[in-house]
Amino acid sequence: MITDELIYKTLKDRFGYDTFKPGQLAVIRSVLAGQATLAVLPTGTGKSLCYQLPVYLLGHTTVIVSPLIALMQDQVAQLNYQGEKRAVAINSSLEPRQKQLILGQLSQYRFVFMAPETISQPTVIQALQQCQIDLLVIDEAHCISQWGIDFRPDYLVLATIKRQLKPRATLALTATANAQVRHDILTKLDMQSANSVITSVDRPNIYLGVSQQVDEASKNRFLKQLVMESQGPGIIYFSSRQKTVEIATLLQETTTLKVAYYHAALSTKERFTIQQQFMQGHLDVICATNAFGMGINKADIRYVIHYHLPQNIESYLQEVGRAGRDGKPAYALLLATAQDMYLQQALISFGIPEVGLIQRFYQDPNLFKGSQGNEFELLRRYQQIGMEEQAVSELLKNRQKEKQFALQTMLDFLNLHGCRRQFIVNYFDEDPRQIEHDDQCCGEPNSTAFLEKLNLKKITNDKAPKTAGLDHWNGILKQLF
DNA sequence: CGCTTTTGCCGTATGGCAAAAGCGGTGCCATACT
Repeated sequence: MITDELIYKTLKDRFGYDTFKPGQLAVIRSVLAGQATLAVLPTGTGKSLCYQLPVYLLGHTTVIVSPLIALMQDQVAQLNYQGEKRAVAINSSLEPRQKQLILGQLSQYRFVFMAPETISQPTVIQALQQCQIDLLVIDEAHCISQWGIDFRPDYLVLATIKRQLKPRATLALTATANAQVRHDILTKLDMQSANSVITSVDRPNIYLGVSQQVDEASKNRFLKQLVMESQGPGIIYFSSRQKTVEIATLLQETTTLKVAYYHAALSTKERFTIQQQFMQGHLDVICATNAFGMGINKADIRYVIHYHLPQNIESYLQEVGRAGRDGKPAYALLLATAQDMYLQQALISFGIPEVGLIQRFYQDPNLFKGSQGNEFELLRRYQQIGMEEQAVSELLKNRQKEKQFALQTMLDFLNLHGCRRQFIVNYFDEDPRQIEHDDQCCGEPNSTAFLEKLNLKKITNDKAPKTAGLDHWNGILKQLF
């Protein structure tokens, strides 16, 4: 029996803290009791502690399923920094021989990180079956719902893998999941009887703004004015790679700000460099697609601007939630024109195979052997995991309907008359009456005046600092003499 | 899905018009080739 006393002692000894953040203790108790657990905790509140601490009280191997190689490597580096050497990430950056070696002595590790595509490999499962698995963690579990069907189908076989590994407990972790997504996660992981620990998604220090613009030219003008007058750093999100380049170039050429762009077509090296520069404070603005963000734990991001409509409320909140992690004021602004919905509309079916293609593929997969693109990779993988044509068609058809519905909800948010914060908490099944609406919480700004109200206006060089500095020195001189 | 850009046609000077093509996001893995 593990007592709370022992839990707190471990917290102090291993992590140096005296108290838990909201939700953490409940999750840890549940996991230690061997319960399947779903934890929805806001970003930046120490989700990783929820599995790291139990590992030290359980003593065998914990497997963490993570969506990105960069995330795994961050976590391993963080554990190493904490003095934990028994942590390893298994992914394609390893030499085949190294991988074999690690798999052969897997039980020596306490933390094993890998992507769903890795954990579903037969050799990996065999190696894991030789270990006692205390805990199976699904990090960023909303990926099951967001990516599982039309992007990374290996997220759908995690339930099967869980059955093969027989972990003492399973823990699904995410920052944003409404009732439907939570249901989806629990069903697809076959853990319907799980304990759910859910904290509020509300982030009171982030102003939520929507600004309607007549066309792209006026959007660009307002955007430029915003980034010039705002305290930074900030992120601008786009739904097009080309636009990230275009606007980053515009800002580089017409302002003195340090600007970079980021999207999935850049090389791993370029992506790494830009991310590092941003994290270390060498950039004012980053123009990015949704490729940028997961694992970005930068506390002082002052704004997140959406140049295009996000694909759904979850993505919007995930992206917005990267601002103001330090608890200081920050703002989110969605710039919108009437045409923006067509881009999202198009993306709903982009890269998803049509019924005709699914049919032809299942009749003779060899016809598409060299074909590249998400459609084909998706179909090949579905066939490998033994899904029938009919089931795949159904799944993809329903997925597109869901996406369509989610876009409609995003449009409802865009055209809302009323408190945007109340809309958001209501969407996540919380009581909207907990929000007291005022002009600091949300609005429809069409000038940069709101920045002053929020205390987010940039302090310009020719004003405050120098005078303030002199006054400061004069004060010290007076005290001295 | 709908807006923007390119192509094709006419037929031989300099565009004009309609049809067609292009755009438009997210990442693991493995294996075969250079």
